[in-house]
Amino acid sequence: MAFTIKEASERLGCPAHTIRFYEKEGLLPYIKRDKNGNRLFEQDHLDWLRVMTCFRATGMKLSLLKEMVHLALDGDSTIPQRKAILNQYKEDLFRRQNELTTALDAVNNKLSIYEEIAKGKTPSESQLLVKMEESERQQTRNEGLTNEAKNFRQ
Amino acid sequence: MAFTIKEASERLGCPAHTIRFYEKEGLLPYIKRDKNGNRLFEQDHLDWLRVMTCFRATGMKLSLLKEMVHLALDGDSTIPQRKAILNQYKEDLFRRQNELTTALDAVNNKLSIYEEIAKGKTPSESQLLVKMEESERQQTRNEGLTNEAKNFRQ
DNA sequence: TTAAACCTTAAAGTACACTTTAAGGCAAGC
DNA sequence: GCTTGCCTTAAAGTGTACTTTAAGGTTTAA
Repeated sequence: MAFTIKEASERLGCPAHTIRFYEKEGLLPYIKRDKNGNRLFEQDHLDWLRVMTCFRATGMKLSLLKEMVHLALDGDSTIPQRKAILNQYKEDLFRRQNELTTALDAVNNKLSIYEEIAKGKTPSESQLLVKMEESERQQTRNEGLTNEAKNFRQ
Repeated sequence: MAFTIKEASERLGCPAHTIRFYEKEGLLPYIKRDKNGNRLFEQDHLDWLRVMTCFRATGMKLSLLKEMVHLALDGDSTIPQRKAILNQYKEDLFRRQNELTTALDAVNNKLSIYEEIAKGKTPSESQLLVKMEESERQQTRNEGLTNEAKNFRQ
């Protein structure tokens, strides 16, 4: 069973132009054509496209995907190199997981500071964006400023 | 206590030029200068820079950071909007977490297929990159080809 | 006093990954 | 036969986020 580029595009949720671009870049070898030169995608191509989309969404560069394809085309002797690439990428993924956790903590922290402000409490930590708000509040209220807040007045 | 741009850069592991760029973009308000016009960073600026770096590393766009700064400068009345932005961003972070998990599964799957090939077993799933290798192996061995493998011969 | 090591600015350049445009071929339905 | 909708290509354009360059000012140590 072969798919047209439109069918591939719909199945993957990926623009047809992007698929063509990937093929031109050598990321998608062995695509056959019908008698009019239209691309025919096999299930394996869709599978590999889906893997590439997944890797791209998580930060793998096209150049690295390209390298993996070229290595694969060079045969089994390159499996050690491909394993090394994937293990390195795995490290990247773990690092990104940590970054996401850190970011989630920071977001939750900011959200809880907003809650405290809503309740009229002063947050314990000093943070620029909160300071800017305080500065703004104090300007409009025409009240006195702390020395710290003055840092952000002008 | 104030820091020079070099000290800020070293503490954050972020190029000085990037910090200047952020200030020019309005992401870092209220930076004071010494008598020679050199920037002086307070701890709050470093804190906010660190938050921005953290958010940037996890996919927040500069335009959205800019929007948050502008909202913060507009005072407490914009807290609902800022909460909405952060909650939306939190959704993004969860989505990214899922993408990372999916990618890790895919990497581990590929690695285990390499193991199977190393052991001489044929992997159960058909995958393009493995096919390309098989095609290569069969070409060099001058053996017969399966119909499927022929899809990737030319 | 002069060289090194900082700092400043504006503007141009780069990297990456698409994305759009332009020009055109083929096939089906009215 | 002609419009619609699909497909093709090459090439140019876009968006994002830096990054580099160029030109120059100030401070410090030799």
